Amino acid sequence: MANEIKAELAAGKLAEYEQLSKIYDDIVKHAKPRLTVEGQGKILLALSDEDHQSQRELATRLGISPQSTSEFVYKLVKRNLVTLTKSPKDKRVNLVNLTNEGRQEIESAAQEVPPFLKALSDTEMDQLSSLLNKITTAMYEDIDAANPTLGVKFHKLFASRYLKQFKK
Amino acid sequence: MANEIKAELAAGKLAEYEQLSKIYDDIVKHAKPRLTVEGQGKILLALSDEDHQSQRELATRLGISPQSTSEFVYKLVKRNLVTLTKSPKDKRVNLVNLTNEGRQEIESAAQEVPPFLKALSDTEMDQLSSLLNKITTAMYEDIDAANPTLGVKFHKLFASRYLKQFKK
DNA sequence: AATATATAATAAGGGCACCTGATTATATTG
DNA sequence: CAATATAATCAGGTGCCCTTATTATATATT
Repeated sequence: MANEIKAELAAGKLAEYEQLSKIYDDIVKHAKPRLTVEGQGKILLALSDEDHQSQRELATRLGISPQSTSEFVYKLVKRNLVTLTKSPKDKRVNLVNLTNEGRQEIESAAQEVPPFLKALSDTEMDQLSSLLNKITTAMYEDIDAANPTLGVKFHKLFASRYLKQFKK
Repeated sequence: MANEIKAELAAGKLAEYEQLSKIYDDIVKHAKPRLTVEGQGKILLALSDEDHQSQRELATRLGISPQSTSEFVYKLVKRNLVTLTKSPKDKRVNLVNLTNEGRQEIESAAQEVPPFLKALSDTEMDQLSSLLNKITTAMYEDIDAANPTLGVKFHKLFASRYLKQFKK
């Protein structure tokens, strides 16, 4: 079937892109490294969307265990990017707050346009956005079906990032 | 500038896709997990392209340290996916060889079309392949400029994967 | 109020992908 | 043959994650 081959080709290209992008940042140095959407970076991202969340909230929202969340928060505290304050309402909970440095960190690492995207024309840029949008929408649906508490949160988290760019 | 905004949007969507795909496999279970293109998976992939390479060759080709290579190979040996044989020409070198299980592992984990791609029509599939092709080509150029010994090898490595699919 | 149970966070320990700095064989070369 | 280069390994470390206790603090039940 011709369409099966098309799909396999697209899947292969997508896999290739993913793999390449893993090594791209290592090898092709940027002035400012991209904000990593893992671990500590995830926490920062979530806080930039909504500050003063409890670790429990962060964990649930980001789909990582509370233990890992605690670890990342601890590391961020050491880097002076967040502070912890005990909630007065519930002495069990630690609220995680962005410091000015933390906010700056997010700002300075704001999504830059990677150099390799310059290879596309305006029209192609539009096409790519639209295709990726269909793909991510489908992914959110699958993720949501598998774990209803997660998908929407992520969407919101990412959406807030583009919005910030448009405001400027 | 309008085109700058288009580029930022595309960059954001790409980042979103990357992040989502990281958690997709965890949450949306597949019968067969995708062959991971990291660590042990990288080694297998390189061997499927060309068997009986020395660890040194693998390390250079994959852009990872010889020490890490040794570690991954060791783990693959424990999983019976590769064997080590001393080169008769140079007793220092260990040749890494795929076992039948190893070959099967690669085969069975061959790139399946992820469910979320089904959201695209044939035409869109073509568009996506073509766009990604432009992007990866640009990435290879950047990578090659930064580290001339690496890019082409990677390209060959990935290219061999699609080709296999077309043969069927 | 007193006990039982639920919940937030931490501690402890483990796995995987990498890395750097020795160290040990084995080659090659002057 | 001594000096140097090279393949691989050992030891130890970082970052991202996880699971299984354990410790406080809350809330519910009797």
